[in-house]
Amino acid sequence: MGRSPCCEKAHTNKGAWTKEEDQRLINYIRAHGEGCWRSLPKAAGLSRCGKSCRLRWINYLRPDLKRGNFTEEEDELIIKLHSLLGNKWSVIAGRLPGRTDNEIKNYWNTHIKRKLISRGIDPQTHRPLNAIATNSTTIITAAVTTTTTATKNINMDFTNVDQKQPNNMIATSSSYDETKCNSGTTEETKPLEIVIPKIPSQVVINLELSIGLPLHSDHISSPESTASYNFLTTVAPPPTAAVPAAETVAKTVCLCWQIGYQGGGGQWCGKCKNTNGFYRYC
DNA sequence: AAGCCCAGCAACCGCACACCT
DNA sequence: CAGGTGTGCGGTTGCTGGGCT
Repeated sequence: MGRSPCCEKAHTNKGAWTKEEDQRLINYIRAHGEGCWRSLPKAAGLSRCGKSCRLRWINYLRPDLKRGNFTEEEDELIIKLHSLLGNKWSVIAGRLPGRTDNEIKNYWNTHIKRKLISRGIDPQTHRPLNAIATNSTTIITAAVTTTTTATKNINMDFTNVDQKQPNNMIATSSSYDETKCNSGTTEETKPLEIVIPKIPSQVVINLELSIGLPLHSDHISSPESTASYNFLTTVAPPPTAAVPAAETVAKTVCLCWQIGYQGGGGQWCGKCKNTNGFYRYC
């Protein structure tokens, strides 16, 4: 609504980047760092939109990017995260060091979708394509319901999960820097080490993952809290009549911790605690 | 060899949110 | 508090290269 365009479209290049443009961008960011994308093109002598520069840097030129094929572990992690988070590519990318949201999104659309379909799983809902097909193949279901409190509960049911599939993953790379929660520099890229604890096949893990508006308006009242992801994962048993819902919600655990990529034996990562003392997903 | 088709991926676009004044 | 601006995100587009006819 009357908002000025992000750049002078008439004077900006479009399409594929040339080597020279790449080099200019790299040189500029090396010298001045990231930020102020709007003014960057002019300062760097590029006839590009600031957004275009940012995208080029983030998705292609960043030195900490891990190029190359996705590993099987990454595949499974993406599938698991997608079942939890949906198309939150940036959040998923934050769990995969060296990978970008764009890369993961493309990879999902081109490879994983097909892979899941071949397994008989709907890539969007993570439910079996054929409801009857409850055979030994991997089945990851995520039922998303919206409650009257505008809180989305994602009920993960890993019934019949293949033995090879991680029901719970614990990163054993204890030296993983928590401050690099989201796409930090990974000059020493450590391969993700995932330990899959043995869980008896008959055990059904039913994780209730709540996403959405907080129940305690006095605890979380900022617009930020409501807009961002409040992954309040209840670890308590299903609430009974004697247990107030709020109390259950208070027993929350950071998704980083749950997924196990922050290491440190179930600690909260540095970014998970916000200013009002409430834990939120970082 | 040429043309066509299609998968993969880089890049664009528009919207939403956060921050600042 | 409202409006403007910068940035980030997700969906989509379109180019490119490889395979097939």
